[in-house]
Amino acid sequence: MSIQKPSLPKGTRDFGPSQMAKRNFILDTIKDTFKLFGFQQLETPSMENLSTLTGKYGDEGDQLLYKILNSGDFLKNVKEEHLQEGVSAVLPLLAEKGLRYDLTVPFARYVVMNRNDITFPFKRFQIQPVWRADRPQKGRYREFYQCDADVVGTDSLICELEIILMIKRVFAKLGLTDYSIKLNNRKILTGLSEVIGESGREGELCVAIDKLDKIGWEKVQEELSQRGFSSASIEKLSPIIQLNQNNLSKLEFLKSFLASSETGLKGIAELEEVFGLLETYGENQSNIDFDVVLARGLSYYTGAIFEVKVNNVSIGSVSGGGRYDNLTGVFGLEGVSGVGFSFGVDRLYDVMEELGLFPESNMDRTKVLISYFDEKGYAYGLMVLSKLRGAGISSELYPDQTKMKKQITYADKKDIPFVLVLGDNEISERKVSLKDLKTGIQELMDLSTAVEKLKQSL
RNA sequence: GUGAUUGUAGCUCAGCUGGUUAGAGCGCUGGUUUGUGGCACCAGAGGUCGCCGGUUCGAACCCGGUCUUUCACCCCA
Repeated sequence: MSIQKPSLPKGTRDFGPSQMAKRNFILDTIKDTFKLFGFQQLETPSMENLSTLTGKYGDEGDQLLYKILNSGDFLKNVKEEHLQEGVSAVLPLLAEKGLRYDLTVPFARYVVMNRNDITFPFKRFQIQPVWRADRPQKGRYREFYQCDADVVGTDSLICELEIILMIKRVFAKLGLTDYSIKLNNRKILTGLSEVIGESGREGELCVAIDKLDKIGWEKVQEELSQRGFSSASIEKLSPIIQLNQNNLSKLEFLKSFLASSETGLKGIAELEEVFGLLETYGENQSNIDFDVVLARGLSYYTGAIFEVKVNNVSIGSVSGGGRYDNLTGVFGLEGVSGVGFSFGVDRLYDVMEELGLFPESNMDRTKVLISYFDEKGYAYGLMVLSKLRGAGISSELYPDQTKMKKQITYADKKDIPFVLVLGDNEISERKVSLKDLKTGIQELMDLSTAVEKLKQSL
């Protein structure tokens, strides 16, 4: 076999020790927060039956699904006539499994399969990778982690409140301050399409209007008229586009704008209630931005819609979610309403890296390295090692008998702040020499004293 | 899926209109220092120039394909 340069599949990454330390910092923060709010963890398999996945994400989504080739003779069911019918006829014969595309659909599947054992309302969180076969670019990977928290089986707007609170907590813990939680309600968008005389077309309206930030009002108008919206309808939208006030005045304005739409008013009422709950809870409206033109594409949202953007960075949204009335309907369980959202860890990582928010020193490093010169030191060192670990101090013994220089260099490279030197003097006096690599100071002391010093120094 | 873009040492990058043996800095290994890292000095290792093919007397350089990187569109975390 010839030697080959190893490489990674497009859009995937390794995470080395220093990256993992940072990722865990984010992951742990999110996990703690979910738990604090009473969510319980769920994990589902990386692969699902393809039939579970297909048809849930639209035509484009289906194309982005990774399909898993059947084991064994995967061609055995394929006949000539299938080949002539094209890919869509052949695919189900070749692959019956696929990699999960998000965490929401597997969750819905789980809820349906376990409906008799689940106590509703069910609050679950799930932190696992998902896979999408699209072209990688900035902040977009083919394998990435999602951190979902969903509540199913209740219409209560407390859930919306809790989502906002969790986002605020996570961001505060991560040290992110300049961000906005964009908030809207699908019912408001429905109302909007009714009021401008294009009722039932809020889907298309959303797709176009969602780009306002990116391409501007002019271009959005163009797109709308290309999609067949009348110029009169488009004209009616313009006061909405120019809305630029605080959340409450925006709500007031829309109350009159949407006066003729029952659905629209319902959306407003829901949002008002969420703001009310926020105040009752004792939290302010900082970082929360009612954004009338926020329109996340996913077709299943029916109520609140969220999206979180960090300002002044080149990464897109780092979190998003919303309420869906009938998540489990496609799997035969009707009437289960839910609301959920997701953090994109990989994007949060990129954002924090761009803003330089990670602490400088390695976050989970060994505290002390034990170095020695000979067999005697090796044995003495093992005893010391056991004492250190017993005291909860993260420590290691240099595995090979080698020069002091090499051992200390190792500690230095690994960012280990302390070295215990064990030579003949130390052994005969039953003591240790503790060297602080930062200051270079080395002192002879009892092991118990060293343990205390190491415990104190964070 | 569409349109661009990138690829030379472990890393960041030089490399002239195509011309002998492809360079630098950092890093790495060893030494100056057989009980001590960072600093300094000395020495050394390390490259199928992404891959395949073509043009040419001759290709890192030109052409085609392919993979990869990055970016935009679509869509999305």
